[in-house]
Amino acid sequence: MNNRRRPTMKDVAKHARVSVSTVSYVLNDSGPVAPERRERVLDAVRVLEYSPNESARSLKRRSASAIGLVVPDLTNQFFALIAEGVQGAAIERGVLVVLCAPEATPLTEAHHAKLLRSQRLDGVIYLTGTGTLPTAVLELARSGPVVLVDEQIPGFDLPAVVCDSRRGARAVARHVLEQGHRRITVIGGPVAMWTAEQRLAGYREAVAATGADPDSMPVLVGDYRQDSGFALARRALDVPAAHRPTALVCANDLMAIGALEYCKSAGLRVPEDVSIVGFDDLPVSALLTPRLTTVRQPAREMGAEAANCLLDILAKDDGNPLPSGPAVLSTSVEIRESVAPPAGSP
Amino acid sequence: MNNRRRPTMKDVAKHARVSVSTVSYVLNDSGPVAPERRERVLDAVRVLEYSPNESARSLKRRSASAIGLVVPDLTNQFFALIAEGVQGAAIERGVLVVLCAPEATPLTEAHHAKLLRSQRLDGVIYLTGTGTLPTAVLELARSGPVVLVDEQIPGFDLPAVVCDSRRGARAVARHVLEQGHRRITVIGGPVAMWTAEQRLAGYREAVAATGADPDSMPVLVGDYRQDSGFALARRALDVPAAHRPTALVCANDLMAIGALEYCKSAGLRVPEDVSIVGFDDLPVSALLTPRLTTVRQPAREMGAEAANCLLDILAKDDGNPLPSGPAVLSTSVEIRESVAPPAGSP
DNA sequence: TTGTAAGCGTTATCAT
DNA sequence: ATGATAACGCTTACAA
Repeated sequence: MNNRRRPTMKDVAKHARVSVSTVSYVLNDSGPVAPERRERVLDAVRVLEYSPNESARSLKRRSASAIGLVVPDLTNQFFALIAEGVQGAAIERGVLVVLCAPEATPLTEAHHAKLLRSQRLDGVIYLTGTGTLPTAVLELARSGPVVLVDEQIPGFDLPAVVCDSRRGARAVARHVLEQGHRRITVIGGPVAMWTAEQRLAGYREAVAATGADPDSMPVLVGDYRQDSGFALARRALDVPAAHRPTALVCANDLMAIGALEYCKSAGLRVPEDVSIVGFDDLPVSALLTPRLTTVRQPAREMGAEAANCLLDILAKDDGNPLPSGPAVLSTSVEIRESVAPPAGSP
Repeated sequence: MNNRRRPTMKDVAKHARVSVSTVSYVLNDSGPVAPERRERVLDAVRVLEYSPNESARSLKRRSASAIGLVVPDLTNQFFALIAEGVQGAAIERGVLVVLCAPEATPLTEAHHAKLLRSQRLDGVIYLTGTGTLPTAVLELARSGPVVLVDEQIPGFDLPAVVCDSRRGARAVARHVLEQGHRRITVIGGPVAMWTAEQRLAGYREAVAATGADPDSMPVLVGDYRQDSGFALARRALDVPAAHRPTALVCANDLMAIGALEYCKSAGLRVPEDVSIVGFDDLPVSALLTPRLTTVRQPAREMGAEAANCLLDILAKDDGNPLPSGPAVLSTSVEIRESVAPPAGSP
């Protein structure tokens, strides 16, 4: 039914009885136009419901006005929040955000590199999430601007937006120690990941600050996923009560949730028998019973910051990343009811 | 540093000592090419890391190979799952998904209409979520193909992918009734929404099937958001115990979660004092204590289905929606521990 | 102030 | 089997 060809600038020009360049001048105000003719043009635009063909524009100006957002798992609210932040900031600047959720597609890095090279995407915002090989990311960065979120690749200064994980980790660990906990087990993230390393360092700093030896604190290595939290909680807690840690410090909320689940299934009470803390402050963490003590990361802001960072790079008279260090946003500890003094303390 | 112009087809042609048309023939195999020259071309492509400029392609073929995904709230896992489904199906067919998260941007409908008209988007997948005015959507649909997900606009047959909400609602209500509950209060969704209406109808059918009068079942109208679940649970439950409903049937999980929260805050035990059921089967619902009895909607599949539906419409030698009814996927009830017989039953 | 015309990088139609 | 060449719809010198 609706088979009318979409109007082009030529149509507008004809309707307004001016030349195409005049139309262009009006639309971008990139040239002088007599007020009366400008009106005619705007009228024609309205009447024909004209809006300029973006493919043609892109072709001309050699940029797609679109950026890619690579996110490993949208159902993870931390990522969803970042995505919203990215989207908001980008739309504000007239740039579209293309969703790239690898999921089960291993072809991704190459795929995105191609998207960059074919100028469908001007740049990419990359959330590595539960771990991508740094080499893949670096490879991708060869094809166009890439901004990392919540991750860094030491040695190569790709622009990145991160949180002060270390400070947050130190703070939350200090809190646990202040409650009197001494037998603490850490459930850490993948060793290859920068955030995991930072958080672990923070935990250890807090222990060191008490005069104790950080090496005496057991660290189990997880993968930031809920399942590994469950499995490692079992490993940590399924021992004689006398040796059992009184607190489990998890490097993210998902693993903390897994740990909580294990405790439930094993009949351990939280926080009476064991305290659990997380990291991220996912919205869901507030819904759990007991509520999780955790570290808040300003996810949405990180997304917005990343988008702006990328767009600035793109705006910079078509250039390369400015060699400034990563933008660092700060974290804050959210203390909730899942940390209590260890059993047997006064 | 990386200031080399991206290679064009011309460069490839020169490098391979053939004409541009030959290159094009090879790349799309749209013409006969001698095997030996084809090799030369492919080599050149590899060497130069050429990949065709998509803006130029789009311009030529008058399609963007991109669709929009309008989603009200990504942190809602139901939507996140749908988004993943859409993305997966689209990428499979070589189409990009542009994320459009209205958030606080009221300019959206007009904005998307423009994106369609300017051919940045070939079509749009629309999740109305917690309620958009049907008129806005219809207005949008004037500018290009639109597929609705989890919503329908009665009277206008926009293509849509929905679930059999009514059946699911009937089933879950039947389950509650079978447990012996008789004082049931419904916390429904926004009356303007099709899903809300369907679910309510399902609940009432189940009641009617027992021989009781559906009108005797109180219905409170919420907005599908957690807060309204909390507020309405208070309204339903903050009455003398003798009149208090023994079960709260919520039209979605978010409101059920809100209701659960209220119960906690009010010291009511779930499911001993009051049973709560939801609708959606969000991943988070499985983490709650007690776990929520709910109705599973195949969210990811719905997303994929919607994407395929839209892409089929677009493929149809550039046409209009086929006037078939909406695709209907089915729901299934997930029974979990938040439903128990009412207090005082044998 | 306005219009003409030359690209932007492809694809597709035509000769060769 | 191959190669000119004319669109596609827009921007932007350059002319008028």
